[in-house]
Amino acid sequence: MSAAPLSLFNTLTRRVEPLVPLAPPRVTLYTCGPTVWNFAHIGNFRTFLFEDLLRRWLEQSGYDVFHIMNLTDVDDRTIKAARQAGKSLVDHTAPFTKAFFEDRDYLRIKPAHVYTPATAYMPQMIDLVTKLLERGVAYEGDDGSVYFAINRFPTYGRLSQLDKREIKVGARVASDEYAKGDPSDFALWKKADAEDEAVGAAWDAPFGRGRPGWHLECSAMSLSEIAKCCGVQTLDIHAGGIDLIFPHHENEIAQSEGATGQQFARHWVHGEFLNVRGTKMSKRHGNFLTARDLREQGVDAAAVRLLFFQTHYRQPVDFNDDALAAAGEGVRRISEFRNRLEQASHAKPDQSALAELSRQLRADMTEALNNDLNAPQAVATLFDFVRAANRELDQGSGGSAEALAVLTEFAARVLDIFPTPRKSDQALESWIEAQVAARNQARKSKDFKAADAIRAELRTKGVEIEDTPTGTKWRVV
RNA sequence: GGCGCCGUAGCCAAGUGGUAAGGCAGAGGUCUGCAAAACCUCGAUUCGUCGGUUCGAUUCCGACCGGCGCCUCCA
Repeated sequence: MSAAPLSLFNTLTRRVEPLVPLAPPRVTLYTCGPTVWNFAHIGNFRTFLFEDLLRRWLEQSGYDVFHIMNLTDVDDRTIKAARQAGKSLVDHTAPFTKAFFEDRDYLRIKPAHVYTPATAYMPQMIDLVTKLLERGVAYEGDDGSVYFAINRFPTYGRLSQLDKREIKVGARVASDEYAKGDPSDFALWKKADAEDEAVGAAWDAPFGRGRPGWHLECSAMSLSEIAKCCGVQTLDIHAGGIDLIFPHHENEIAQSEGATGQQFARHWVHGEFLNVRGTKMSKRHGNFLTARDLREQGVDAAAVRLLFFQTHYRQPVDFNDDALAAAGEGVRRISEFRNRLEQASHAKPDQSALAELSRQLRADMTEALNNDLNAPQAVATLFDFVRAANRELDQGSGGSAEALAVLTEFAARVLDIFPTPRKSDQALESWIEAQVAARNQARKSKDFKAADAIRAELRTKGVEIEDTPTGTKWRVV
């Protein structure tokens, strides 16, 4: 592996900084996953897709990535949703967990090495709370819940620059206010109430029967997993959506460092939102689409991936059908180029102009992605390459194994934006072949009227015809 | 109110203190029986507005206008 050249914006310092893993080539990566109270929407998946690109680029760069993703299966929303559905917590969340994995696969997001559902880590969470109580940074409130005392953690607020903030006048005051020492203290462990018990969301603990606060799980699970795998207490990268900076990640830092005395995560990276006409996509606004909605509409995951990668992860991206269709066209073009390259002759590869373009592409893509994961820049150089290489092929240049290799490396392995292969349909295909043969008969006898009629009919079936010097090609659109 | 983000061609969207990537759409051309695909050519004298700094700003600073996000359980 070459020297680590990847730089990423670090929310902790608000600067783009070189990634410096604790023990290269290993990189521990923790990404905040979905709350499985419902289907995740594509705004959620935008974050997961940016994390997927990060993961893939790290691996392509030679790092040995250990990727952990949590599944929040016990919190206010899951409990409420389970209650409304008249189910137990596990009965309610299990199908949504399954759905999340299906959607992940549809969008070609590489599975994490470990998925950690909160309910499966109860002992670790209880241990963490115990440790925080022992260290005196947590206390039991008058209401029987356990809170983190932020005044015992001097650097609290560093990530979100809280010291520069003022709390909004008249801001919402929690109902548990009276129980806490400081209004900003947050719950580590919430005393079980009747609703929690009703859905089976309550566990026994030395400090009382209850359930974990939302933030607790990420600290307990990430620390537990990296201790198990790597014997460390510090994550190399912690990633998530920008909305998690405060309070979620701030609180994770407090809990984790309060317990270990070690830095929790060296590099914090956050992705921007997916918007719809300028407004954040969310369940609350009702302006959301799920991955399965797209799949049912026949949208190729490759188009979604390209669309998202054409905007930098730290910029908001606006989602609409036109943009998605445009990305679909881009995917088609790159795909046609690959087909063409595969069919080209690869004689005298090293001297060809194509080989030179390929080396240039590799250098440009690498530079772009190393620069704070600038995927839009990387995609731009890819299209530059496609055009220049097509020009070479038009001029009768030979192909290049190098070109295919670099295309596979970046467009397939890193970006993964080639169209999903269609399921073959023997009956349809032989019918199309017969039509194409009939049309070519007609063309041969200069009966262009008949030939055009066949082409028109094929087009109504979504089949596009392309006459080339080496024969007629067709494709289903 | 505090903190933060954004405003670049019809649409999506990079980027830089030295004069604007890329994609989609559109127009013309090469090729083709005609198409399609591919390629070639064409588009912002200009980067929300107004000031300031500078030899020079879209890029830095300030104000303003417009849009958005977070501010205790939202990716």
